[in-house]
Amino acid sequence: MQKHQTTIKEIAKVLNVSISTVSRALQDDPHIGLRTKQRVNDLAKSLNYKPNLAAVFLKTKKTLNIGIVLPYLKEEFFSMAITGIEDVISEKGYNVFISQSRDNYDREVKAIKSFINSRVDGVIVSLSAETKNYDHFLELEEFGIPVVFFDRTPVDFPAHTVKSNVVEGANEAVNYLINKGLTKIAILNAAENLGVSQERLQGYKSAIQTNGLEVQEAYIKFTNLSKEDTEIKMLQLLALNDKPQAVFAFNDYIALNAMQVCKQQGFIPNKDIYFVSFANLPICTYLDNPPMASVEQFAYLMGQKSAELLVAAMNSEVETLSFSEVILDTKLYVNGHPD
Amino acid sequence: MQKHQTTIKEIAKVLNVSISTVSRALQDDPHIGLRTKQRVNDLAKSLNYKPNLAAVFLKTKKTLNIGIVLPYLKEEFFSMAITGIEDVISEKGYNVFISQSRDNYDREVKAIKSFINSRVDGVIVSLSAETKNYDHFLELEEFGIPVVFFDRTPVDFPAHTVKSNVVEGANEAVNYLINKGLTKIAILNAAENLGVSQERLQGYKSAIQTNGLEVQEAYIKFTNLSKEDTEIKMLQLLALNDKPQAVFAFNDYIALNAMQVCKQQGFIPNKDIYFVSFANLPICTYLDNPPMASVEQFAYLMGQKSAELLVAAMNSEVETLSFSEVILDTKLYVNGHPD
DNA sequence: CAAAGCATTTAAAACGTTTGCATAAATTTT
DNA sequence: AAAATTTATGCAAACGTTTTAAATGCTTTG
Repeated sequence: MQKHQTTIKEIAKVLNVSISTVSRALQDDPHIGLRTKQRVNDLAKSLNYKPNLAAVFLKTKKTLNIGIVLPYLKEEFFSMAITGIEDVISEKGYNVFISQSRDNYDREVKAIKSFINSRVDGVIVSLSAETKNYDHFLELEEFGIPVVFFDRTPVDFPAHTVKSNVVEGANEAVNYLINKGLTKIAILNAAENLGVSQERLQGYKSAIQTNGLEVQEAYIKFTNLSKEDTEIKMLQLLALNDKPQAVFAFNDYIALNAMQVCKQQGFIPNKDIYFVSFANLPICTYLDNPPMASVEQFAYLMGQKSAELLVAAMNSEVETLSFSEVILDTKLYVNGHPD
Repeated sequence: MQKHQTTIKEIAKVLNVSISTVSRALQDDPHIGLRTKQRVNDLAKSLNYKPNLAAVFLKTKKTLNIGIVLPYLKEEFFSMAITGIEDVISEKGYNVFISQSRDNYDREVKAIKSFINSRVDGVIVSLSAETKNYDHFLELEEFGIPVVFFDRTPVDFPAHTVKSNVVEGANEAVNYLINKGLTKIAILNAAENLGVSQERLQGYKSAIQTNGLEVQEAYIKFTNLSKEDTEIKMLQLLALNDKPQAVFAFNDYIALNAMQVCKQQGFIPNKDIYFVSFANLPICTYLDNPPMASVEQFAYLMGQKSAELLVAAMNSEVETLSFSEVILDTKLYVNGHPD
């Protein structure tokens, strides 16, 4: 199967110069004569020479590869973030390994281990919903591989992070409902191990309390983000004697699942029960009846920022003891438009 | 930044054995004594030894990496296919580079070149909408890197391919409309350079003619798949004196865009104008008014099959002169359920 | 015209593995 | 007890690069 692949050794032999001369000529080293450079480059091109990156790595210790682990590619938020990452990272010459955790801790760990084996130069992560233990990231650290977390960032674990101002966004979203005169507002949140869940809850509570309302424990629900669990929790909300008038959902997908349950139960979403959520996905523009408001998180930008942070970390010679935290502003979109 | 990384050399020194013994012990070579194996493995574990895959590659010529290029991660069809690929390929120990062409020829070429530089063991591709020239794939061949195309496969270019039976699927979809009593049926297709476009057209025409109807050139439109172009073409259809009663769209996204245009023009989709399409995306289950029928393509399965084909090609010692073609059956789903 | 300076080029080691071949030690066979 | 066999280990080359230090051949200079 393996076809012949040109090496600098061969080029050297044909041109009757040394290997080092060829290597330097290809790197445009100023010590090499113009004429030699010309001949080397011409021959390299005509023999379709491509440097063997593995060999290069062995010397330079740089693979020019990075790894990304995130929950689901199919979620538009994540695929947009990847595009942002790709745009900045590939411009710097890096390639991208991508792995989906599908919100499963073991899969996340496996992905990280395999990134270590491949000696990626850096890793970008958005945590699985199950992840409570961060040992696999400590291992990355042991290998000197920098990590940047985005959106789903770890709790009580110092690291480079890029996230949006979730507390503020949640606050705005819930305030929007309150300003509409609604008082009975539920939250359909993700599990507490995710920092972004805690922050949503915090924003939710603060909006409620600031407006002189009372936080009702019965209105606070957690889902593991699976469709099934989301349905169960939404049904529980609908079964309450004092049904909520509105639901603040963890993200658009959760909102959509919840709205579906409502419909099945004979309630009309955004009429009988209002929905607001996080993410503001483009796909929602195709919906006749999307969540009435959603907190835009600027996924593409988040990807870009993460990649920039990673590039900086990869290029820093010294061990970084301090970590960067980038917090992006959110924006509430109502019916697909800025509020 | 770079931390210390254990090598077999170090293990050898500590244990006072040769490098080759360590290497063999780690590979569980039967020639190595049990006691030695034990000691080597124990020390390797305690020093957190991870083989340097680049060095391994230099010897073995296998990177255990594959590359995937496809149009858009955000399209559920593709992300599902990736999941299928991932499931079979990662089980064999491979890692996956992913690159989006975003339906841009240049980006596709760049991705392939960078895969060559990384010496991936194989590549899986779904073509960009712009691609008419296949030279970059010839180059892969020159390096002995096998390629498998799925769904968007090249025309007049011998290669391993995995696709669904598009002609048959298109035929079924259009037949469905005709059986509903509709006679004026338009097609909103992708450009002709994609084989899957030609096949949709073929199925469309055959359904029309088989039913004794006439193919109207005015009802045949091509879009470059961008939202803008799709809108233009749909408007053209709506502007016809003899407006179509139904539209057969290239895929669900095109259908959604077209339906949006209809709404803007005051037509109610699936009432004033019926829509059918290809892909049957899960996301459509959230729509109040999705395309009334869609041809399920079994993206996950397609990904699996592609990966299996690639694995076989990568493991075959001999240069394959014959190419495999896998054709999967489609299934028409009406309102999200098998017809 | 020898010494110095400069522009170019080369030799060789190194990166971390794998592997064919040789060797040594232990065991079995005659 | 020597020979043959088996079992366990080591040597060294090789994979395709990069890079340090040294060498070569010129030209210039005092």
